[in-house]
Parts: sequence; structure tokens; C-alpha cells
Amino acid sequence: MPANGSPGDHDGGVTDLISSSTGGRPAATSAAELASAAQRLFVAQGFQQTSIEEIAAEVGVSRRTFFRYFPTKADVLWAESPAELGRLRATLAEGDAATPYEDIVVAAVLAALSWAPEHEVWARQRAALIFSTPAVQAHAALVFGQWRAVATEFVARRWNLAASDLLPVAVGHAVLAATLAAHEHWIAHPGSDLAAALREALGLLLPAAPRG
Amino acid sequence: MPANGSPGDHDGGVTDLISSSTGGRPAATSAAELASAAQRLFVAQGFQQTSIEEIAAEVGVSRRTFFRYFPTKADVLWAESPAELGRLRATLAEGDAATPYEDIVVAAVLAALSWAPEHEVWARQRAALIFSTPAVQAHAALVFGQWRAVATEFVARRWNLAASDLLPVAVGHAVLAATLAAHEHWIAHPGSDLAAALREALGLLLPAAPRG
DNA sequence: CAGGTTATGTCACGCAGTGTCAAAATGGAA
DNA sequence: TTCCATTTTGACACTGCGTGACATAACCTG
Repeated sequence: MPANGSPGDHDGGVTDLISSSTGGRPAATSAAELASAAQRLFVAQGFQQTSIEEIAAEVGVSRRTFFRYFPTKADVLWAESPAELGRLRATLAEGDAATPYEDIVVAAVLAALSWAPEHEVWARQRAALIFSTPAVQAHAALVFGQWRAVATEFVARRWNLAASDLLPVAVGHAVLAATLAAHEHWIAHPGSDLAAALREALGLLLPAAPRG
Repeated sequence: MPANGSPGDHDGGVTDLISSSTGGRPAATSAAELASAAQRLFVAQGFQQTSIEEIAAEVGVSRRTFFRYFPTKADVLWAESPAELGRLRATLAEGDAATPYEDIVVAAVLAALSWAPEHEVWARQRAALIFSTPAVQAHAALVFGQWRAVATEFVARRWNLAASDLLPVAVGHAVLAATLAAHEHWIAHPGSDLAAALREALGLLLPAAPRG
């Protein structure tokens, strides 16, 4: 168990799939521990080259138990996703009607993707894995769909449009596109700042609010 | 074998993985025939509920032969993708330096996604499958990455930037985002026109060209 | 008809994901 | 302590995707 900076060792974020109530056999591991071990193995020897059997063994659990914490192998990289989505949604909901929608979106994306400084290394590793491994990237599309949906619903509500109208759908895609573009740039440029890239990309890609 | 409007029964588009030279045992099927049968089964009973064994049997081939035409189950839905990518790339390359880049991009996307009128039903079915089936949507992300790359390289070349700079990367994402948003809207609104939605979405999401 | 060529079929394997059920490990009640 | 309900785990079996190896079928040419 890594002593410092491993993901999931701060409160919030990792949703406990295992009930924490009283009684019953104690859990032999946790989602955070599995995620940490898995990421370490992925970085060391690749995603495809790491079997679930291996991850489970690293933590001292059976293969079957892994699937009780994560539905798929790729999902182990998204343990923090529900928390990020929650911050995105929450910050958007706080948005004042007087504040320009672009500012609200920028604030929400930055809030959603904020992490403790000691987790930056892990976040970069995870992003690099996601963008470089086809199998992971494919699965990521499903997670990203939730991001889009949150943004789409936000503007649909704000502008009194249907969530299936072209403008809200386009804004949802724009938010995701900017987030991904910023991450790609962040990965490609080691010293760069993700927040700055996010601001710039959102500035480029967010369409103007409809007049009226 | 459907008599009319099945995909792949026009020249171009489907890349023959099997050599068409002289000599040797004749192929028992074709990529187009497999794609047609597969899509028919997917529409009828779902993607996950259709095994490759079943698709192969429908065409009278073994399971192993399917994988000689398509590397994965999901790839059978993207038989036309290389041709579309080719048209996208070609139309972008034809672009005049005097023509605004937005116009070139719009023309290229429309050219890439043009099909014979009798294939509209199949294209809609395929799009609906892609957007509604998580497993297919995940795989689609890999195909979409190629679209982004083509657009990114186009603007990087045109504006003398590196392909890893934020602006070209963002434009690549914008082109893809607009294409997807238009498709989503097209699927959600049965009577609508895809070309019109593409034009509108690209107009919303394409960033302005850099001054100078 | 022999020989080269190309596609196919068969078999075997690893691994992801799922369902089922028995066993282990706790806390609490009798 | 003993029994019981609860919860997690482990063992097993099974389907299906994807891949490698190798033999065989079907064609064309000389």
C-alpha cells in the first residue's frame, strides 16, 4: 500500500459499494485499494497486459471479488468519477441567473476537476492511461456521456429549451470537447497547467448564449 | 440477402480485406454481406444479444472467418468508415487558401457523410445503434479519434501550428462534437435533415480563425 | 494432373464478465 | 458460550470475444 499520494485516501470521491453498516464479515479490501493497485500495475506493465486476476492477487482477493467493486476492468480507473460529476452538477446548480453562462460552466468544470496537490501525479498518470490506451479510451466515452448530459441539462434548463434541441446538445458536446482538448494538451506538455488550458479551451469552444 | 438499399452494394467504401487477385479459393462471403447481415440482426434483436457465431451462421461461414473480415464485433458497423475518412481528408486537402476555413470544414464534413438516398434508412439505423448501444458507443470513440486527427492536422497545416497545440486540438474536437451533436439531433427528430443540422452545429461550435 | 495460391474450417487457449451457492467472519441475542 | 442473522468472500461453471496454429478446400496456371 503506497504511503503517500495514492488516490482515494481522502474522504469523498470513492463511493463505497460495500455497505458500512454493522455486522457481517468485514471487507478484505476497498475500492480505493483496488484502484490504487490497478493503476500501479497498469502504469508498470500496461492495461491490456494486466489481468484482473493479477490485480486481485496484488490485493490478496479473488478475481470474483474485484467484480463486486467494479463492473468492468476499465471502471477501476474511474473511481473518482461520481464525485467529479457531483461537483460539476452542484456548481452548475449554484449558478446565478445574472452570471454569464460561460463563467458558470468554467467555474463548474474547474471545481469538478480540482484535486489535492499530492494527487496531481496520479491524475496525470490516469489521464495518460486514458488517452493512450484504446481499450480505456473506448470505455471512457461512456463516462464522458454523463458529463455531456449534465451540461446539456444545465443549459436546457437555463434557456428553457428541450434537452434534445440542437443548442443544448451542442453545448454539452462543447463542454466535453473543451475538457478533452485541455487534457490532451496538458498530457502533451508536462509542465503545463490544466486549469489554464481548460479556461482557454472552453473560451474557444463554448458557443455564445442565444440573444433574448 | 436484402434486395434493395443494403449497405455496401455500391462501389467504393468497403475496403476489401480479402485480395481480389487471381487464383486461390474464392471467398465465401464479403465484408459488405457480413455488415448487412450483422446490422439486420442487431436491429432485430440487439447488439449484445447477437453473437458473432450467429452473424457468421446467417451468412454461412464459420465464426473464425468473421474475424478475418472485421477485427472486432463492433467494427462490422464501420465498414464505410475508411471511405468517409478518405472523403473528409480529400475535401479538406482541396481547400483553397482564400476560402474561409469554416466553409472548407463544412463542405468536407458534408462530403464525407454523403450517401446514396436509398441508404438513408440504413444510415439512420446504424446511427441509432451507435448512439443507443453502450458497447458500440464505446468502440465508436476509437473511430471518432481518426476524424479528430484529420481535422486537427488540417488546421495545424493551414495555420502553421503544431498538431499538439491547443487550438488545432480544440478545432479537431469541435468538428467531432458538432458532427455528433448533429447526428444526435437527427436521430431524435425523425423527419429532420442531417446536412442542415451539421451546418448549424458546425456554425455553433467552430472557433473563429486566429487573426493574422 | 501437379503445384502454387488464397480462403476457409477446426481446434485450442486466455481472458472478461456473470450467475449460483457454499463457506467464512463479524455483531448481537438467547 | 451458543445460536442466529448479516455481509463479504471464494470456488465453480459457463457464455462469449478475440487470437494463434494448422490442416483442408477450392480456385488458376503450366
